[in-house]
Amino acid sequence: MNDDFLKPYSFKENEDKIYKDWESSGFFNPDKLPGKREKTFSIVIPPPNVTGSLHMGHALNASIQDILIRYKRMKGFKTLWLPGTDHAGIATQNVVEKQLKKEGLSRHDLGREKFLEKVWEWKEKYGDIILGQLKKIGASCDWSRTRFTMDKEYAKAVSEAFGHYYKKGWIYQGDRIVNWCPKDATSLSDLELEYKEEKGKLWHIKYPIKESGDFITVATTRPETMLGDSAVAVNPQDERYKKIVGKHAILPILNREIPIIADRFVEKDFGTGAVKITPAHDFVDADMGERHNLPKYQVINEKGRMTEIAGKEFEGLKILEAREKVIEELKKLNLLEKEEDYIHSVAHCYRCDSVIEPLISKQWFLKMDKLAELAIKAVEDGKVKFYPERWSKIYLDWLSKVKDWCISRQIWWGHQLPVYFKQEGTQDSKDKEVKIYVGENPPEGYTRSTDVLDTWFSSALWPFATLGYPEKTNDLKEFYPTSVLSTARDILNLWVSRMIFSGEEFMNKEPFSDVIIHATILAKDGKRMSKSLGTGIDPMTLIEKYGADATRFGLIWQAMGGQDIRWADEHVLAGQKFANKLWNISRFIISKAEDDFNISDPHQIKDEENRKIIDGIKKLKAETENKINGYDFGQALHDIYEFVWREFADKYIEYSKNKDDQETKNILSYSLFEIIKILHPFMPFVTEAIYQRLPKKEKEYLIVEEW
RNA sequence: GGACGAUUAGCUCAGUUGGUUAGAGCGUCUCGUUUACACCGAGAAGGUCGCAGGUUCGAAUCCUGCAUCGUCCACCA
Repeated sequence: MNDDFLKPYSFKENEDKIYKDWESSGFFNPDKLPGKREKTFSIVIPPPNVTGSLHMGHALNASIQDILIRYKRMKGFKTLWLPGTDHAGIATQNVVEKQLKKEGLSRHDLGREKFLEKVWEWKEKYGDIILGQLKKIGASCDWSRTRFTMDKEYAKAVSEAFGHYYKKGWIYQGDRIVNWCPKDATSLSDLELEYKEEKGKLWHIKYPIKESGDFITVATTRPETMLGDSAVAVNPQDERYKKIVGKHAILPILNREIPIIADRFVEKDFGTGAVKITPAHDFVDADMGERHNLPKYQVINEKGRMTEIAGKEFEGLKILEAREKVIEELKKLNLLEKEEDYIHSVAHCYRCDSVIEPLISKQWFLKMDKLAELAIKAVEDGKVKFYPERWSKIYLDWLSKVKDWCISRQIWWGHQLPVYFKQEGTQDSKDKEVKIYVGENPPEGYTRSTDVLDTWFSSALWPFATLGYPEKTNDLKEFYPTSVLSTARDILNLWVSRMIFSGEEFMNKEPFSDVIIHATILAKDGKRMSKSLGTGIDPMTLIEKYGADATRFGLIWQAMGGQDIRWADEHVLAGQKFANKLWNISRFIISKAEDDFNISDPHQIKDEENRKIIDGIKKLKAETENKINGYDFGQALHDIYEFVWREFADKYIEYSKNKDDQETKNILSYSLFEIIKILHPFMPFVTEAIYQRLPKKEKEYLIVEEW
C-alpha cells in the first residue's frame, strides 16, 4: 500500500493539491473536456459582491451548483459553470468610503477619478479573495471565463441594453418622488429599502379653518413636513368632515392657505381621519397630489436639510432639528392638540441604514408594464419553474404590482449612463434647452451624465452579457439559455425577475428554465447571521477546521427541501467522519483485493449477499440521480450516507471478511468504484483522492469518469 | 395589515399518498482494542410529534381555530 494511504484521512494534505491538479487538467473548461459531448449544461454563478468575503449562503449555493455541474460532467454533458463577481455599486462604494474614513478622508477629498481608482484597487483585491474562496470550496468553475460586471465587454452590453430600451421609449427621465438616501446622496429603488419597526410619536396638530374659524386636527409622525403641506384630506364618506370639504385650512407657522379635499385613500379610522398632504415628501401624498393637482413644496433637500421654501427660520436645519422646532412653535401657538407614542415602520437604506427621505428628484426610469408582462408570462407558461414551487407566487405577486424602475443613482461607482447632454442657449436665458444624446459616440460639445445605473440593471443581463452579448458569440450560441439558476430568496425580485424579462427582451428566450431557491442559513437563534452581533460563521473557518468536503457535507446535509437552516457545526463534523470512513473503506478494499482489484461490472453473481449489495448500489445510484434531478440534494446525501455506512460498511464489508474468492473481490472493487462516483459531486476531494489511489483506473481524474 | 414557512429526542433536523415498536446526525451512558476505520464497533437511555377541537377503525401526517417564532410583501399618515 502507498505510504500516503494512511489513516486518518487528511484533507489538508489532499484538497489544495487535488484542486490544482484539476485546474491544470483543463477539465473545468467545456472546450477541453474529453469525448464527444453533444448536450450542454450551463450555469452562471450568482456573482458575489466584491465587498468582502463569502458567507455561508455563498458556500451552500456554490456546493449546490457544483453538485449539478460535477454530476452532469460525469454524465457526459458539455458543462460550463461560469464564475464572476458583481461591482455592487452602493455597497462597494460604501466599504471603500469607510476605509477612507479611517484615514480621515472622504470621497470628495479625492475626487471622482481618484476615488474610482481606489475602488478598482479594492475590487482587484477582494475579487481575487472571493474567487480563491470558491476554489477552496471545490467549485469547478471555468476560471478562463471569469467575468466582472464592469468589464469593458460587459459595459458594452449594458450600454447596448440601455440604448435598446431608450429607442423603444421605455426609458424616460422625470421629476418624481423617489426614495432618497441622504447619506449616500442617491436615489434608491423600492427594493433597496429595509423597513424597520421604530418607536415614534404621533402628533395631533390643529389647523385653523379659514371660513369658520374652527379647527381641523391632523395626525402625523413627521410634523416638519407640514411646512410643505399643500392640502388637508379626509375620506369622502366621513360624516364628520363632509361640511368642510372644499373649504380652506390655514397652515400654521407659514400661514399658507391650503384646500381641504376629499380622497378615498384616507382612512377614516386612523388618527383623526384627517391627514396633511405633502406631495413632495411622501409617496401616498404625491399620488394624491397628482389626482388633485396640488402644488409641490420641496422643504427638504438632498442633503437632508430644510430648504428655503420651509421658511427662513428653518432653512438649513437638519430634519430632526426642524421637527423639534416645529413642535416648539406649535406649542407656542397652542395648536398642538396631543402627542402620543406610536410604533411604525420606517424605511432605511439597505446599504448604509440611514432613514430614507422621500423627495422629488430628476431621475431615469424604466417602464415596467411590458417587461413585467414578459416575466409573468415566462413563469405562467411554465417556461421558468421555481424549486420549491411556492416561490413563484412571491415572484408573480411582486411583478403584478411593480412600478416603474428608478434606474439612476447619484453615486460614483458603477456604469455611467450612456447619456450625454448639451445645454442650448445661455445659462440664464429662460428658453434654455437641454439636448440629449443616448449612445456610444456623442457629437462634439456634449457632456456625459454623471449618474450611474442601479447595479441590478447590469446584473439583470448576467446570463447573456457574460457569454458575449451583444456580439453573437459561439458561447452564446452554445450555452444560452443556461440550464439552472440557483440563488438565495432575498434577490428573487431584485435579480431573478429582472434577468427573466431581460432574457426575454434581448434574447427572446428565458435565461434558464429552472430556478432553485436554496435554504437560508440562520444562526442558532433562528435569526439571520449578523456580523455586528457576532453570530456569523465564516465558511473558510469551517474548511480550515474540517475540510471542504466536510463543510459541503454539513451544508447539504442540513439543506433539506429548501427549508431554513439553523446552523449547527456538528453536521460538518459528521461529514469529516464520513470522509474518513470512506477513506478507510477504500484502504480495506484495496488491500484486500490486491492484484485482483477489478472495477468491471460483475455479471452472473453467484453469492446471494454479493447479489444483494450490487442491487443496493444500483438502486442507490438510480435514486441519487432522481434526487439530483429533482434538486433534492439533502435527501440524496442522507440516502448515500445511510447506505454506505450502514449497508455497505457495517454489513457487507463485515460479511466479506470471511471470503477470499475472486467474485467477492470484484464486488468490493466495483462497489467502491461506484460509491466514489456517486459521492463525487457531493464530496469531490476525498473521492478524487481515493480514485487516484485505485490500483486500476481508466481516466486521469474522477471528475471525467463516466457516471 | 397581507402572504408564506416553521413548531417532532438535550441540540440541529428527517418523516413520501394517514396504517403495526416515530427516525438520523451530534451529545449522553454501558461494553469492546476481532489485522479498514476509536473521526470505530456492539448496545442503551431519551419524544403525551406547539395547544384545543374535529374527520377516521386508525393522525406527527387531513380539516378548523389558537399560540409562539421567522421571512417576505404593503401608500394608515
